[in-house]
Amino acid sequence: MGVNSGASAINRLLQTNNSIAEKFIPTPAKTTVDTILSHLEAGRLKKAVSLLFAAPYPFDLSLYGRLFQLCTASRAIVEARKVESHLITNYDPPPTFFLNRAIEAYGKCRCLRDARELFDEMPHRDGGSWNALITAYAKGGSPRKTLSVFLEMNRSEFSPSEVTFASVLGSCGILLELGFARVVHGVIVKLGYSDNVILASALVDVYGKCDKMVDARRMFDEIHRPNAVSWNVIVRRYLEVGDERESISMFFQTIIEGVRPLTFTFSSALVACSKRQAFLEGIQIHGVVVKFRYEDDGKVANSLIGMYVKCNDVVSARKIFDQSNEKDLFSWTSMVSGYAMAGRLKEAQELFDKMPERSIISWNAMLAGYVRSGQWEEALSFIFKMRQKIKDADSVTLNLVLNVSASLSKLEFGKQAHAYIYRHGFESVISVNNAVIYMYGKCRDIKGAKYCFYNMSCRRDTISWNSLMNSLAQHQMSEDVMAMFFEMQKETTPNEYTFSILLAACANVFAYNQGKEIHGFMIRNGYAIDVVVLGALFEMYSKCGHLEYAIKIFKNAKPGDVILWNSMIIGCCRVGKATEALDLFALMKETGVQPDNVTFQAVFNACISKGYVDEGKRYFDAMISEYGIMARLEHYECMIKLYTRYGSMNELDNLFKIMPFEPTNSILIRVFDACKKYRNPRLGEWAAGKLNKLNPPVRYHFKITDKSSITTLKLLFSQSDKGSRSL
DNA sequence: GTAGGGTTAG
Repeated sequence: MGVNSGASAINRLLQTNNSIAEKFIPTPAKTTVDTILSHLEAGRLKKAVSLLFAAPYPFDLSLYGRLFQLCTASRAIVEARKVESHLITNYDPPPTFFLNRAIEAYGKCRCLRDARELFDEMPHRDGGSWNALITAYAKGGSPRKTLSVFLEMNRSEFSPSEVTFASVLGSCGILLELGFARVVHGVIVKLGYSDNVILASALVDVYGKCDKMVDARRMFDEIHRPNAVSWNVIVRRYLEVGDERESISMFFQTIIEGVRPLTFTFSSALVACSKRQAFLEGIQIHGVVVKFRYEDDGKVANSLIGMYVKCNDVVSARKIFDQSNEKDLFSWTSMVSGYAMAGRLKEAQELFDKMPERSIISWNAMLAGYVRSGQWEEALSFIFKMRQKIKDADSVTLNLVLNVSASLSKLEFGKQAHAYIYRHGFESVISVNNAVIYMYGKCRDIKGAKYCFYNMSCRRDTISWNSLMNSLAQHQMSEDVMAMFFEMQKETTPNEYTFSILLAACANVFAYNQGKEIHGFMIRNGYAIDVVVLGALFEMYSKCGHLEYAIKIFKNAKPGDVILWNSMIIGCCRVGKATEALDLFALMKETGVQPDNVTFQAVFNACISKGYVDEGKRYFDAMISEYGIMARLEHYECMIKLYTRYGSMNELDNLFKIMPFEPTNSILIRVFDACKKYRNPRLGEWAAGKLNKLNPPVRYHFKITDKSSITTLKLLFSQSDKGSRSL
């Protein structure tokens, strides 16, 4: 709009000059042409056409061309018809080339009947007329018709040209007509059009859309000098088939080849980075954005925000968000989602409240944040607020709502959601149905879960089976789970999660043989023993009393997941296998998995149960200096437990010198106790003093007696303020 | 002279 008003100002200026010049040579026809032209330049199509329509004489043909062009661009059907009618009444025979432009304009206006009618009534047709009709169908949203007219053309006296093939390939892409495209490809090669970059790019596009990336790439590699559109196509197609790596790589190749990428290409490449969480590549693309001065493009900025958000760099995302002059619903929603997914719910909610407008996606993003962080009560009240403000929910909302109902075990609320789903036809969405099954299962309504499972109006998938089996497993119905597993295989393929459910069911009823069978089944059928499965296998073997075997499997797998290592080490400690726990810790180090604070807590506990005081101290020192993990209060508690239990009073004393926390009640009691047992009056008195400060009415009195080997607390109550006295 | 690709959010 701004550009137009600028242009019209210039036009007004030009017009004034013209009228001065025309004062001397007044020719009415020329004045009309100029007025029409000035209207055209100012984008006033209607005025231009009505002037034309009022004049009962022919104009220069180029004027009709320009008029049709503008009709096409602004999809003005009424004007297009008027221009056509003026053309045919004032030219006999009307020139074919300009009638072809009329056909094109009708196509762009999606008035395909006008296009076809004109085509049929034309006194003379040329190849361009066929092309115009084919283009009209392609642009007018009738790809099927495009192909049939193409076949019709092949039967006529005219041969298809490069222009024809371009539209035809576009329609093949929409219809995913791979066979048709291959035939067209053959004809293109035969006619010697292979070097045409537009046709080659269109072929890359069709093959890509038909999921034939090998063909697409081969086609692309044959292009001598791919242009920005060619690169855009290949980057986009790799992204859409899920090969984000190649998509990103081709983006960088574009730069290397010295081609300036389109804004679209930046967006595609950045989405590819988001999907793979390719942070470093994302930053580099950001650099390219700056280099090519695309920073101010709103869409590119939004893609950058999305990339940073998905790569967990909310700060960088926020910087771009704040700098953007074209903030829209997308920018706001991405940013809210970024905070929400990072668990920064306060900031998310603050931004959400400030949003100038919100879509269902914005609401879902906020709700998803509460769900992801497990803030169920907050999620529930957000849902109530949401219900007041907006009427509609979509499948994502319903999934989240069901998730909240399940986690809070709110069966009635879940049932309301189910009723909504039923009334609004969401039963045809598999993921929603699966969430309903999950909800009933979690709310301990097995009947409801089963009812939904067996009544699924859409096809059941693996997740549907898993949902029901999981709820059965959680209710100790292990036999039913097993039975379902056999049923399931007739209908769909189990996945890794299925097996973890089965293994949990086996663990519950100590079904060792069945568990072993499942393990074997997975190995024979090439299933990945992922983190979840490994955890389930370990649980099953250890619960069934075969910890050695569980450890063996774990040692072979050597997963890269610290949480799983932790649960293994903790598991060993729990059943008294402290040596194995420390053994696993060594292996973990060897495998290159970084231990975390939980790992060390488990390690210290192993040392406590074995009485490894020196090792414990070494681990503690290593944790701080070698692994750079800050010692938490929990770690100090472990060490204090270790030193007090085994009487390392000097070490205990040293530990208190470096401990940055105030000792807690339980720590002090433990110390107090140990000092009695190991006869350390200085530390004992210190502990007693601290305890007395912490517990005003209670009095601890440190006194070593002969019976001090019996570790009992001497609790001394003071009746008054006179001081403590021994009971 | 007519033709190809097509952005971003849960």
